[in-house]
Amino acid sequence: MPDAEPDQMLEPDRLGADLSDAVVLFHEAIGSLMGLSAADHKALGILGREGPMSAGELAERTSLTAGAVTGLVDRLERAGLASRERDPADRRRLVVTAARAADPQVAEAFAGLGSAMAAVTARFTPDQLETIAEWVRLTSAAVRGQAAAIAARREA
Amino acid sequence: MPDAEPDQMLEPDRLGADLSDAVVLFHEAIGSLMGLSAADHKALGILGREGPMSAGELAERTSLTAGAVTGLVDRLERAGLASRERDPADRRRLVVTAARAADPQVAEAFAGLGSAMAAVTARFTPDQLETIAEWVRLTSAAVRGQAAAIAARREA
DNA sequence: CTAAATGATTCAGTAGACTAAAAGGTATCA
DNA sequence: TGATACCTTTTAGTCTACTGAATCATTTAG
Repeated sequence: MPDAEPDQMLEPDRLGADLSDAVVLFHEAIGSLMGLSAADHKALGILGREGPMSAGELAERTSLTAGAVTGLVDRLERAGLASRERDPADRRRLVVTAARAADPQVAEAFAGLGSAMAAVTARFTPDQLETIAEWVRLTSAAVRGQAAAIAARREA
Repeated sequence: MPDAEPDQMLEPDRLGADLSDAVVLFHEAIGSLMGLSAADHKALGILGREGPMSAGELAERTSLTAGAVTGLVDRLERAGLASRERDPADRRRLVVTAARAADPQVAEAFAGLGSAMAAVTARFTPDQLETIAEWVRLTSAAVRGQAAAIAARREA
């Protein structure tokens, strides 16, 4: 739905929308390959981005209740995508850690993406790559900022 | 989970992963702003990408049964995100069309992203923008290709 | 004009994930 | 040590979206 008005949008914005669609498609494909619901995939993403955390923290980050998180971690663990360990310092607490994809199909999918990206990278000079990196940094920050703004507005 | 091995990955790949996360976050934020489940959001994305289609085609594209699609379109229509019309040529058929976001909050969110992106674009020369556009085109194609490869393998 | 086929909807039943609340260990503090 | 607080799990019940089958409306074929 990011394709606005007629066809008069700035090229870079249209390109952004196209890339965004592609990213979402890839995530969906990976999710279905892993046999994960979107909610589980999201939780796994949080674990991957922010590192191991307790079940309580995960509950807070996902806006789920404690009971729901138990079931969530059950499913991730059964799929071999996360591990559950007791915190040695405080044995009431649980440390949930995202596991590196065990499924060879998933690993292969990421490897495929990695080499495809390497081929793309090879087509640019170091100077150009620096420019691209700068754009990606700025765009990423902008998108993240907008997502945060939406979330903040939503809470009001 | 795209962060591989230690920290020795090529910078552009890490940046890609970061951007990918940001995009997913934004989509999630928009989805929750619209009050849509992930499945509904996905269906809406298909409608947006591929244009209006009959309920049966939508069922095929989403891998849902006909009955489920009726409920899906009910929800989208109630939320003002899609419209239902009978096909004038064959009045048994239904044409489902994605509507431009009616909710002012959603429109505002997209507008916010648009101006943030415009600010990013303003920081580069036309030459640089051409390089960036080329990278985005190639990356988008690569990611799309990988997603298709996964989907194809999945069907085997 | 009737019979068969097609597209969408309705209905009954089911499954999965969620919440709220009670329960089970574990830690902290007096 | 005993009482209390904390973190996770379990349990019971609910809700939502799904499937498969029956139904209604419309079109096509004979």
